Amino acid sequence: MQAEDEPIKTSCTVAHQHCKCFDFLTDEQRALIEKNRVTVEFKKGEIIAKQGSFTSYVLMVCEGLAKVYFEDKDDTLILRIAAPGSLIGLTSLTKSSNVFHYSASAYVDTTVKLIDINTFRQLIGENGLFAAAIIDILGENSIQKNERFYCLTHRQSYGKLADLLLCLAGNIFRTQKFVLPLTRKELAELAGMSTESVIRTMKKFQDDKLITSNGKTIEIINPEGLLKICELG
Amino acid sequence: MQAEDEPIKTSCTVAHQHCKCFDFLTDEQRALIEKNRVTVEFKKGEIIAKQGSFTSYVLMVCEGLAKVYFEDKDDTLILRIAAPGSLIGLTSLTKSSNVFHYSASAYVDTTVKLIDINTFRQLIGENGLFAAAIIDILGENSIQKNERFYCLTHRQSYGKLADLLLCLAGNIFRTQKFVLPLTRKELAELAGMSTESVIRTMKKFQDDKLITSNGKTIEIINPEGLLKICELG
DNA sequence: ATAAAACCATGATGTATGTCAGGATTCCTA
DNA sequence: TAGGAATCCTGACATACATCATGGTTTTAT
Repeated sequence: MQAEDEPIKTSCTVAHQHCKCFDFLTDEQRALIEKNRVTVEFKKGEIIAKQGSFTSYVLMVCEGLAKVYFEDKDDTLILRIAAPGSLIGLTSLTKSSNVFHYSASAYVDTTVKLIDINTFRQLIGENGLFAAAIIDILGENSIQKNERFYCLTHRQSYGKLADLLLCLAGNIFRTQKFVLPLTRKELAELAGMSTESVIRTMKKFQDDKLITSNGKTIEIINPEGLLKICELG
Repeated sequence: MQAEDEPIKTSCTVAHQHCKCFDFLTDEQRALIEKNRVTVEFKKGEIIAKQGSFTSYVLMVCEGLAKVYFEDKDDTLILRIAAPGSLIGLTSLTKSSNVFHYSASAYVDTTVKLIDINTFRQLIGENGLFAAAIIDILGENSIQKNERFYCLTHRQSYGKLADLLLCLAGNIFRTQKFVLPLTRKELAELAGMSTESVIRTMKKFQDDKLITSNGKTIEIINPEGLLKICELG
């Protein structure tokens, strides 16, 4: 039985919350950001950012849930789920190639702030603490991606799905029982397996009393068991 | 027939050269770095950095070739190859958790500069251009990791190995014919497949006149063909 | 309200690739 | 320079998982 603020440690699929970088701004700097940002609401399924397109802003998810994914040919790889507090587009801060290197779309209705990229760059230049915070965020993202990378390449389906479920419970919904706004197909994309395998494996987890699932409502009743499955591969 | 300075574009496995961040330092700042760094030589196979251990420096590869890898249980995932110019340990700049989040070891005899991490932090704080350059590097690493991630999860063995070979030729050795300091087992680790599969696939590539390979010497004779294999999966 | 589309579910089948076993070659060391 | 270890290579075998097919259910849209 873990506390809500101390989620289970898994390889994890999702971004942590990190708006803390803005805490290091002065009042004027914060005002500058406020002046150079707009808030946009995206409907479920809408594309928030498109890989390859020019970008003039960094995105911050305020409400909702977004999928950040890499596209190549007709196939896609989900890089992470962006929950409220996540920044999207930090990899496009490079002056030389200001295009999005991945796409993002809304899993559910999602509110996003678009912050002017040049303002962002300016603040990095003039506020060392802010810059350091951004570097922290990039570092955290990198570490998390390594873990997810490991998970998807070294585990087999049971482990991948167990990891994903623990992650959703621990980091996104922050409770053991939640209504999943994702389809099995989307779970499959996240876990890097086929939709059918997800369904079969979910069934297995139910038979083994690790979870219950009626439709979209999922409850994790044996997190330790799931964790063990993660660790065994 | 591509120019040496314009390597083939692949998902790639290796880090690009990027020392450019130091170009933005003032003479005093550069002197400060010089004063707070040591140079260390590692023999082939030696561990340069160990995941989980405390770190007080950022590493820069000067000569040689290093493997950057993530460890979990007995299994490992290679994150990238660090060629001269690569920085290792940027993800440990966070004040809160100054441990290495991955290990590094020397593929061949390798010279590394250890730069004091607090000096590094100080320079990020006081030199916005330097900070921006570090953010660029982290961003580039992230983009590259996405591509490699995609490659390893979405392609099958032929595509993965073809990609790796093009990468080694294009980005590490920068020539179509090179003496590979890696074993088949190490190639397998890099491509995320079994040693036997690497050997079999290499044989297939030879039969198809895509490469030649006597022992450690490998020549890519049909890069376009290999690239096509990458793209087809 | 009803049609269409998407989603969920389950069984049958195929295949890519890992694993195991064995032998040949190369590399290292004492 | 010999003996042992690591590496390289090949074949046989096993299997996890994707794919395909089909039908039932839910959601969406008009």
